[in-house]
Amino acid sequence: MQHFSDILSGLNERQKEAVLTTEGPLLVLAGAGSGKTKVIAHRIAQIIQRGASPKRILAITFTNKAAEEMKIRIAQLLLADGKSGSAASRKSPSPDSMPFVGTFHALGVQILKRHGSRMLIPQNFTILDESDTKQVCKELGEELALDTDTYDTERLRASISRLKNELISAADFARESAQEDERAYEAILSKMYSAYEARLFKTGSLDFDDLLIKTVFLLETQKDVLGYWQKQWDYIHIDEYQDTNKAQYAVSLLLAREHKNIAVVGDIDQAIYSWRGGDTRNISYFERDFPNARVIALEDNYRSTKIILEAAHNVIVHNAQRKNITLRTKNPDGERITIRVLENEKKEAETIVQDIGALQQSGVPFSDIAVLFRTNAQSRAIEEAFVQSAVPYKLVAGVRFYERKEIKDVLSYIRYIANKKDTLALKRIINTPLRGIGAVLAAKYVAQKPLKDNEKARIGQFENMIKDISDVAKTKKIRELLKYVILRAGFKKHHSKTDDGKDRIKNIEELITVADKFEGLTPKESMEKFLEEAALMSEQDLIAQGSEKVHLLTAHAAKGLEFRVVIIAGMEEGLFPHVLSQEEGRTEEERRLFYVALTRAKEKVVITLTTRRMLWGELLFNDPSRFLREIPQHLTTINEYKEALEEESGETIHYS
DNA sequence: GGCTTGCCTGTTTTT
DNA sequence: CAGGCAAGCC
Ligand SMILES: Nc1ncnc2c1ncn2[C@@H]1O[C@H](COP(=O)(O)OP(=O)(O)OP(=O)(O)O)[C@@H](O)[C@H]1O
Repeated sequence: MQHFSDILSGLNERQKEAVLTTEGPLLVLAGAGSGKTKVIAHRIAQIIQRGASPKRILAITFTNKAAEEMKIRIAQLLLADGKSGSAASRKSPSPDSMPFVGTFHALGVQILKRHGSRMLIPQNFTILDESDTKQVCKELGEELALDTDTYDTERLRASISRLKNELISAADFARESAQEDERAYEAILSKMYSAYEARLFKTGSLDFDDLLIKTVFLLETQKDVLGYWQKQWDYIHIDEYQDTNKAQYAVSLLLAREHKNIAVVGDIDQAIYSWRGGDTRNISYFERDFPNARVIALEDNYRSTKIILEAAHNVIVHNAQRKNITLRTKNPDGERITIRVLENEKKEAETIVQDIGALQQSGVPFSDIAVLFRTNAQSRAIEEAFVQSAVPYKLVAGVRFYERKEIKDVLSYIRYIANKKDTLALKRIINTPLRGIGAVLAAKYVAQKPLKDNEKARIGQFENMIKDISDVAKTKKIRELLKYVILRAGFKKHHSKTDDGKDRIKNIEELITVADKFEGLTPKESMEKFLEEAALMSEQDLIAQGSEKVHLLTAHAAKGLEFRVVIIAGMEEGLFPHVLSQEEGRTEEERRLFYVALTRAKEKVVITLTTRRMLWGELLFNDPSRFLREIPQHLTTINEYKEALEEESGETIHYS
């Protein structure tokens, strides 16, 4: 037993109990910063230490970034314990010696790649992102001749996603809505859903929801497949359990119900994804389906100061639908929370950057500081201030890297090479860069209609190019393949024409850097893995590890992370809580989001808000967020902008 | 077929 | 205010 010591040292009694409870169901419910994620990492290391094969361990995280972190932590623990002799580093170790650590979506990809053919899902399926699915719905809206004034294809798309999250298939829904008047929304939705599924099938594509729902259907209908995966993993772990949805719950139940070695950890107060199907009732379902589950509460917070924790506590207790939990800390009281009221978003941004400058002077590295906000749109003003004052920063949101136009264009070539049924990608690349194949001819070609001679010539050139690229793909890995695509399709020239072309080329070059990671694989594998990563990448993946940069991110994207100093910007009514979430239940989720934001901080919280803010060229006069009144006054220091107010009113009188 | 212009509309969070 | 999109011009 002695060799467990390293893995168990540095854990409190409850944490040790959770780590050592490896057989049977385990539910860890505990507040922010209490070491839930740490427990999972140590538990896995401990199981491996005890002699289990890493391959038989499954761990589900909320993001890919969290998965990478988890792998590193496990590897370091094992190394510290002196069992595995290979070199330690921040790099994740080889897959064979490591458990499967990934998101539910990544798990779905793995299962569907292996056994999806049972459900007529090709091995080389394309994963559609949200903009792809929007495009599909738009096209289908036109093809089905829906009256777009009455039927918003975007709303239909959202409805389809909601149905999928509820595990309702197109066939199920068609049955359910059969009685409806054919003009009723349900009837149109049903028609759309079926057409959508047919289109995805025809193009060999799956959307994000499919990665979960098709996995559930596969495991439910194919006994031997279920058996295969049940036997694959003897120990199952799930982090951030409060935000799992119905399909994810089903997957975990299916995989765990035989051996019942399943450990889930979560915090109901941190449930912030209900709009995506996240359902905290999964915790009660867990207790129902695993009635003998050991339940462990962790009550010590190791992250934050007493003041931060007390503030967060006083905020969250305003939620009516909530069970109280204990969370205490031995950390010092720490500094009061600073609340700064600024004149407008520009001043807010400047103040934030000034504060950060002062913090750095006093010895806080930039990388220990994060600026959190409710909406991505807020980042623009803040970014400008960073650029102005040359403080290094990393925006962990905004236009996701792989969704940038120039990136998606290049990516679509690879997608099409990998899956020739992917007509969405085909339509995108056929005339990008421009090569004289307009919408009309493209549609004709995709529909395989006969072409005129001059049309054939243009299409022939395109086909030759695709053939050349396909040939290269057979022998060269993704990195070289990308370079070839860029060359052969003429992207450099294409981008040299526009103003922001330099930035775009820079982004494309970054894409090639990403591809470096897959050099160790065969050409085919490297292409597949690359596409998978591109489709499943999470925002947190953009976090600049080890670099001296302030991180700018939404409160949602900060889930699970921690920083010495957290600055929360835009703490105003209408923004936080957001104007679109002000109905009853949804304000509670906004409050939880604020709770998450506060509890990311180890040492210091600064909250900023403005009295006026520009939104779409209109001046808004927002009140301070209701959540601020919930923080006891003795925990805060308020900085109003008195002089600024006076100046401003003087100006107003003078000039208008 | 490709490009420009000007209108319009939509306001949140993301695997 | 910005991005998307249709109409209209070259
Ligand atoms: N027993 C312990 N002793 C010292 N530090 C600990 C202990 N347990 C956890 N920590 C530290 O506390 C911090 C929070 O841990 P962790 O991220 O695992 O918490 P969590 O419960 O998953 O948090 P959250 O739910 O807020 O994301 C980490 O820095 C971790 O190293």
